[in-house]
Amino acid sequence: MSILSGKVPVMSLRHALLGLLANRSASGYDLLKAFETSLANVWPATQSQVYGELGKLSAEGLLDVTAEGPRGRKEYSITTSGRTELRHWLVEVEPERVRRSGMLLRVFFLDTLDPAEARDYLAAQAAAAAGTHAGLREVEANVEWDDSPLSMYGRIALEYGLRLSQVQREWAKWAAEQVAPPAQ
Amino acid sequence: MSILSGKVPVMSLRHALLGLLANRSASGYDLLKAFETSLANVWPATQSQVYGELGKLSAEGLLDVTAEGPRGRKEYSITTSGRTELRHWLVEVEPERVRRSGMLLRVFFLDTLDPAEARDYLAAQAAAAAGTHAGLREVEANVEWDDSPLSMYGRIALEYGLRLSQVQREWAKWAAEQVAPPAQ
DNA sequence: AATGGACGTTCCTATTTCGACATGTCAATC
DNA sequence: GATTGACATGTCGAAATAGGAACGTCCATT
Repeated sequence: MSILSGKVPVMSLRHALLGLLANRSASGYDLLKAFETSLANVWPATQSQVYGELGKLSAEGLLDVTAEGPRGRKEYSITTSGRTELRHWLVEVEPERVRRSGMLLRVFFLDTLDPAEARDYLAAQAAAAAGTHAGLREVEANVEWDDSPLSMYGRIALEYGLRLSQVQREWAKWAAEQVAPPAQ
Repeated sequence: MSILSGKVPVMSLRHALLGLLANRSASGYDLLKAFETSLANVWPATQSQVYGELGKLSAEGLLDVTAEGPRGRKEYSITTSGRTELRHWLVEVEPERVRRSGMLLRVFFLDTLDPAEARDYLAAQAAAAAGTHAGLREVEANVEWDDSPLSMYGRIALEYGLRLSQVQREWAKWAAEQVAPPAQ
């Protein structure tokens, strides 16, 4: 597919669907649930996107409809070329780096505030990051981990979130002190 | 404006423009250059967006056209209500957290690869993050910092990038070791 | 038997973003 | 005087995103 068509879509929704279907076959509805739960904080998607993309993917031969169940349920399965495309994306396509940061955009314009306000803002950010970190710790404590690959990669993804929120908290705290000495 | 209209746009392009114009008046073209250079890695925007948004902002009274120069150049200046809106956004509107991460999406599907491949992928990510870090160090060394607020907030933003790439590198390295013991 | 809720798909509109195209002015240089 | 390149704005269409309306099926409970 990436050979046939001229423009390769950077969009990752299709690859998210391929990745989910690589583990087990599912209906659009099932996949939608996955986007609402496990993928909600990684790659959100809406109905229109999921059902639309499933249609395109099966038209391109990356998916097959392998069963039709009750209520018009269509069960999608990944095809060999679907697996090839997934693997290609995973290993060979370089991830586009994150380009937008609302937080940094704000930092750019903190110079329009006076230092005390800027310090307060940054302190609030540090507190927010600490809250995120605590939330993730709670998730970590409550999930039942086992020895499956899914658990392992879940732990690895969670660890990323933990480290990220930690560094945000430390940075915001440091930045607040740079801007103005802490209020006594 | 945020009082009058029912729905508050989350979009930050307008606030980026207000922030730039809070420091000095400029034309659309000038602002476009700012988006191509200093804001390129924080909040990218295209012509169509910039010119379109400038029109809306001045229609809403957040900006004024204070001068018309050669070649149809229009110089925009921020108004009092523009400053109010900027301040509101900076201080009171909570930043929407980052929701999408192509990197984490990939991690979710690394279980479709065998461990050795997954380890190699993560090692490549660690190397890429190290490269980013080195690039930022170079920027840090070459910029001429002074005592202006602009310099201070620039340093703070840069520090965020440095810490972020550092934590990405360390995490990817750690993750690779979790997935499979390092090859000798 | 009726009803409510989960299941399941399709279609619709609106907004944001991107990239490209179109148009034109001004200054310098060849 | 013609060409080039920086300056400067405007418009268009395609794609991605977001959210919801509409429709129907199956099942369990009342």
